[in-house]
Amino acid sequence: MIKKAYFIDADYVVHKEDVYIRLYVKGKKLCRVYYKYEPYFYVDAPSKEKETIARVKAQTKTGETARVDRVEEVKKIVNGTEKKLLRVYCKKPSYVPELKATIPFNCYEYSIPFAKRFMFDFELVPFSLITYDREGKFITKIIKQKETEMSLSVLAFDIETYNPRGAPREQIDPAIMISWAGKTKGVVTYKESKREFVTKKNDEKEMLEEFHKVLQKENPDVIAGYNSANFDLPYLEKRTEATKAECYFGMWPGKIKGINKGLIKGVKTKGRIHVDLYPAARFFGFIGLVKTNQYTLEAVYNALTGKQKKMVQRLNIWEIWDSNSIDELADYSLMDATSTLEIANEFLPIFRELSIITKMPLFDVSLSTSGQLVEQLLMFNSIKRNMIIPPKPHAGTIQERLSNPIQGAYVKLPQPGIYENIAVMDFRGLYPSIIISYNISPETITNDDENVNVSPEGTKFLKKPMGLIPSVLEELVDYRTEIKKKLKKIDKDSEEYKRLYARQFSLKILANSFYGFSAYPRARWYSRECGSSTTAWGRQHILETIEEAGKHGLEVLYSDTDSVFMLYKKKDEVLQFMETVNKKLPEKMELELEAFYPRGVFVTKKIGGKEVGAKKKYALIDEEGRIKIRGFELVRRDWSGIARRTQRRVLEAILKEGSKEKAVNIVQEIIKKLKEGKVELEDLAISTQISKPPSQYEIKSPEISAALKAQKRGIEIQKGSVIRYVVTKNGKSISEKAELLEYAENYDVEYYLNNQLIPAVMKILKELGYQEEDLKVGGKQQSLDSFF
DNA sequence: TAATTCGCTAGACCGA
DNA sequence: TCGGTCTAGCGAA
Repeated sequence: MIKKAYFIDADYVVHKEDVYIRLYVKGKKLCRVYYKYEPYFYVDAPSKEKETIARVKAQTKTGETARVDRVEEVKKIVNGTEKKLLRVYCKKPSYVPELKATIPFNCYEYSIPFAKRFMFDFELVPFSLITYDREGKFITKIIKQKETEMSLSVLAFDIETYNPRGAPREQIDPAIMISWAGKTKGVVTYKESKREFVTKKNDEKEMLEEFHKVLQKENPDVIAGYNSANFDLPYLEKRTEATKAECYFGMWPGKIKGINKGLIKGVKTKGRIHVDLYPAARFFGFIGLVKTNQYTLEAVYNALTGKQKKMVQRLNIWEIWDSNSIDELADYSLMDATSTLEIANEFLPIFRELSIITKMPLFDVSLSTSGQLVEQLLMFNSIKRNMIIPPKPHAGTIQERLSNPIQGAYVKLPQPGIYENIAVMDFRGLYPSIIISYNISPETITNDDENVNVSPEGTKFLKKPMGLIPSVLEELVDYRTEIKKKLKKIDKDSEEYKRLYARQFSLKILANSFYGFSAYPRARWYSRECGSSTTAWGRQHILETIEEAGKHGLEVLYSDTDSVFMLYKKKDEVLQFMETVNKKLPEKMELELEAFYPRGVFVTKKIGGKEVGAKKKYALIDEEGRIKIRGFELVRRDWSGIARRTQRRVLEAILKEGSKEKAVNIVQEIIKKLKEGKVELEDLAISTQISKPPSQYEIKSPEISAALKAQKRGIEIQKGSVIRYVVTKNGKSISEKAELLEYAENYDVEYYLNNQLIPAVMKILKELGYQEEDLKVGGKQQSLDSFF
């Protein structure tokens, strides 16, 4: 029977002596179909060994005998050269590593997860429509597939728990409320509420069963929560067991399954894609899509939508519950679910596109890092081109690579000051365009002298044929260019625009990760030569550009990696200069004008008592009055809000209005407020993320000290937590004075003046002629002391 | 078992 | 009390 359905995901099952790939496909509804498939790997041995290898046996840890099933001779491309290899088949995926360990020859592709191997071999694309021949539950043939427009339905949810002891205990403390937002939205609980969106049940068990009913009725493709892999889903599962409720979260009955991918925890439900938006937010924070100092639901929602979300004190939830007037709690809970849905609506389209481009199921994508996405994309394309996938490096190799890092980009030392008329230009996609232009790939490295690109460091790369990495990268870059052209013609509010926008964004994420991946010590495609040649060519191009500017009589103020800042008198001379540069560049490379800036500030830093220009720190204002700020304290989350905001206002006063007086007035006003104790503690909080558990630090920094004090109060603080602390009056050193925001009762005026506000604003005021001495009593210039 | 290197800054720590 | 060194975090690209 010929069937058509969307392909969603695949895993495998072992049934008696056979292995079946289990495909999750969606026609009218989601179903599972099975395809018999055999595991295999490659052995680099001469043909005459075929018979010997066919007889290889190995004992598995469970006492089974792993046997080679059959051996085929195949031709594969190994490191750029075609080679005869033996393809060795066996019955079960678990036999592969055992057999590999027993065979006394070099082996390849023995650590590719079996379901992935299947998807690679059939070039299956998630969310594409596949046609297959089916007998009962079994697929006999996969006929064809095409990429289509399967859209995803989403249900976001959130739970509230009874927590008289702070953190709720899943064995004892019940869940008290579940809210959801999808096609419908609502709250289910078991106390009386006047809110019309609340469904009241009799107890926790009935509440769980009601939520289950909602899930079955809406039947979303995706369920999304915030921190739901760590908290909500495991908690609900435990409560389901405790109350013996009839409740599950997937399409079919069954327990949730914890998945550890790297250090990220995921939870799988049977036949529904569960996406935890918390690690997703971290990923998008890393990419630069989400800019926030914290990764709480509120902060991420705020950063993403610009809307403010009200919070309820988590500590008080149980009190509200006991008070019996739960209306407000229901409001908050519903708001959590709806804002989770909004976040999902931002993230999922990008995950969906990443999934289609990398051919990795959405669930896996949602738990992947950019390195894993690139690796997956290269693995897929490697197989498609009949190339052997390089093995993962061993621990020793990784160590060696780690201890031998490559040289990076060039950064020019700026001359500090306030400037007028700055032109900024940059190389569009510098590293990707270099990799493509010079055909930088591990297998194109050669000793030949003809038809090669020689890097500034002397590594030679064949000009032809195109290597795996440059060719995959070029596909991404060209595809993105094509989409961006299309986007210009489409209505910005249309569904198609949103989808294509997400696609070009995904392509950008991937393209930008290639260089990093080739210099990543754990990468299968790591190559020191490729990584360092890429940056070497980058340095060469930028230095040549700076030199060329000099020839054109343009003074270069600053340059970082792929950008050049220069002073100009006429815009024409800048455009002419760019034309000269672009004529000499390889086809894929281009120097683009970023913008003309009427005014800009570069500041100083101190080094060994001397003052020099600071790199990676500047502010510019463009012709529309938009300000671009890089590196200043005000963009850093580990500075207090008051210092950051004041620094911004000072910069704006100077850039927008060119007014010293206004800048000084702003500082005066804030100093007064600080001294009068009128600044909100929230505004004084400093956020720092800790990478280890607090007890494991050698040095007691303020954030660690605050965290340790909070732990004594019974607060749980894990590694990865963002500590928000305030420097109070109580103690001697800064560390001693530090307290978590929620426990701080006062603030240390001196600290906030001398260690936050003044250093931040002086960075800029210095450029206006104010000196460090002016801060001290008796300074001879207009004394800033008068208002300090 | 989380893509890269370059660069700035703080506060603790340590010895004079 | 000072100045140098080190640890740690975060941002630019």
